[in-house]
Amino acid sequence: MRENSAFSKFEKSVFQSVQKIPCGKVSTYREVAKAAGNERAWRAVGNALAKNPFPVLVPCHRVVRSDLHIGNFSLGMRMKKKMLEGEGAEFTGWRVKKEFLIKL
DNA sequence: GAATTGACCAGCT
DNA sequence: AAGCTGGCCAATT
Repeated sequence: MRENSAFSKFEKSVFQSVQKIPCGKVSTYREVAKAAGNERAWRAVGNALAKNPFPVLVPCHRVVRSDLHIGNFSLGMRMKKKMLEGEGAEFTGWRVKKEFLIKL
């Protein structure tokens, strides 16, 4: 990588879509993928968030799996869960309550 | 340009 | 209920 902040169209769409998620709510990788333009690209979405060049601008902790499972997180799932709880979301074990799920 | 990777998903056992 | 398999997409090597 030589250029600074040079991301593909899809990646940018992913980041922007994640930014749209309001506080206290969560969304699924699939919804983000759909908002990004490819509903079948949830895989690439996870990859993009894994890179997450802008953790401050992109609240990746608000994205969970389709099964409502919390999924993974760079800093650990415990951290992710705590952050979401701090925003007002509630959990059932490692699962997010579906009432906190939103559509983009 | 082929092969590998990854914060996934749906289905089957 | 929990674990494994195959399949999907984009980025990276």
